[in-house]
Amino acid sequence: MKEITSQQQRVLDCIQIYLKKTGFPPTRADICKELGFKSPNSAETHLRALEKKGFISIESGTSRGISVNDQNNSFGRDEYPVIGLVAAGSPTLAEENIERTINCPKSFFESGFDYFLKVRGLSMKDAGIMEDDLIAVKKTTDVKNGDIVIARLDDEVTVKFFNRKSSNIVELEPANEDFENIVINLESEQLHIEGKSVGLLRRS
Amino acid sequence: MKEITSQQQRVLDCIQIYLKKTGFPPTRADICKELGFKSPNSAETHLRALEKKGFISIESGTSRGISVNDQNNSFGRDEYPVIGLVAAGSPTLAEENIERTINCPKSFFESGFDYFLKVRGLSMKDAGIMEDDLIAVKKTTDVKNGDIVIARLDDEVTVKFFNRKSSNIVELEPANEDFENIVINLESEQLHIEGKSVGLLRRS
DNA sequence: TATTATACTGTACATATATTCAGTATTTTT
DNA sequence: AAAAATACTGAATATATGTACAGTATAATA
Repeated sequence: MKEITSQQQRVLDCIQIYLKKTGFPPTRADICKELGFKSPNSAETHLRALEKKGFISIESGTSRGISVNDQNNSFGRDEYPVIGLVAAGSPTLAEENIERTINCPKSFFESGFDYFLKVRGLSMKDAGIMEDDLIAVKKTTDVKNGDIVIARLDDEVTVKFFNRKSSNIVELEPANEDFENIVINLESEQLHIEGKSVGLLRRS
Repeated sequence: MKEITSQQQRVLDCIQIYLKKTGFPPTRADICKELGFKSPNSAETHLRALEKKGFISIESGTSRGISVNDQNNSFGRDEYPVIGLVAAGSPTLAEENIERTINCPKSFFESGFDYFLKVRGLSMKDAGIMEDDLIAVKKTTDVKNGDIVIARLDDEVTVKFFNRKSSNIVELEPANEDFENIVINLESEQLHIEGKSVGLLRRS
């Protein structure tokens, strides 16, 4: 994705605002009116540039045939990615890790959230977290004792209760007596907090 | 809001599917093509009827100037009531039982659903259902063995696994070894199935 | 230095599109 | 029984709209 210019950004914003307000995309003339251009060709060339850079798609010969490409749509942005909890590697938002997306109101989970994490295994079953449940994850390192965190040790990612024992000792506690606590000495081991759980979604 | 006819529903569906697919509303001709009409006026009259009944808005003189009114947008959201699971009494949708409402996409839980039931107690904890969880309930009496059902015996409402042992015997099974199965002989006792669980929502 | 991209104005035109009018027929409401 | 709503076909048309062409000018890139 190439870089967008400030004028092209204005046009992209204009399209999204128009869409939100009316429910359908603007014409070239509409864009001119909104942004003060005096020729429809001004809008046209910006649209072609935005299309070339991948921000929008244009259906040729079609009135109002503009659609904003999802990954650049900051307004109707309530598609949240579902990321599989893989044994190894950080749960990144890279496209290859996204199983699918879920349309969900932004304010659905109290503190806001960034993605859904699909749970593997039963290490948190006594906390009511079952296999294939979707945990709403907020990306943050600001966690308190008792929070359910998404933690990474080297390349292994797990979901556990967070418990800081002292300034250097952190325990990651499962909610299943078949599993054991993970004790981490921060002086000798690296612990990455990817985020914390702010909710859960199960669809049966 | 007046009642919608089946043909008008088809047109409304067509608009929403077209919108989802392309990002912009269809023309009269597009609707004709999709639904097999041979005159653009067929689409026009349906659109006018849908507008008159409040399902859509039409911007006059504007190409593709159709917008689906939010409250009728099945791809949009709706307010769903949250009902407290009280020990006694049927979980009715009467106003006094509604704790609050949650704004949630209609299609959020696969089979569709009618309300959220707030869970009391831990009788289903091994099924990952904890106190204060919200179960998405679909009102139906069509339940299968293994379904999590909202059942009523006299005035007592519980959430349990459904298990029909024979034509007259139904067992309601908790998911917690501290609780015992409830065996019901349909000849001597009345069992009301209020609905079944189609999902779960937890907000922490 | 030549080329390409950006950023416009202004005119023109083919066609995409909404919309009206004229019919026909069935069903529902008053 | 009359009126209104539903559910279409088919043709006609004014206009809304995309898009090409002719310019001008500046900044970025090769």
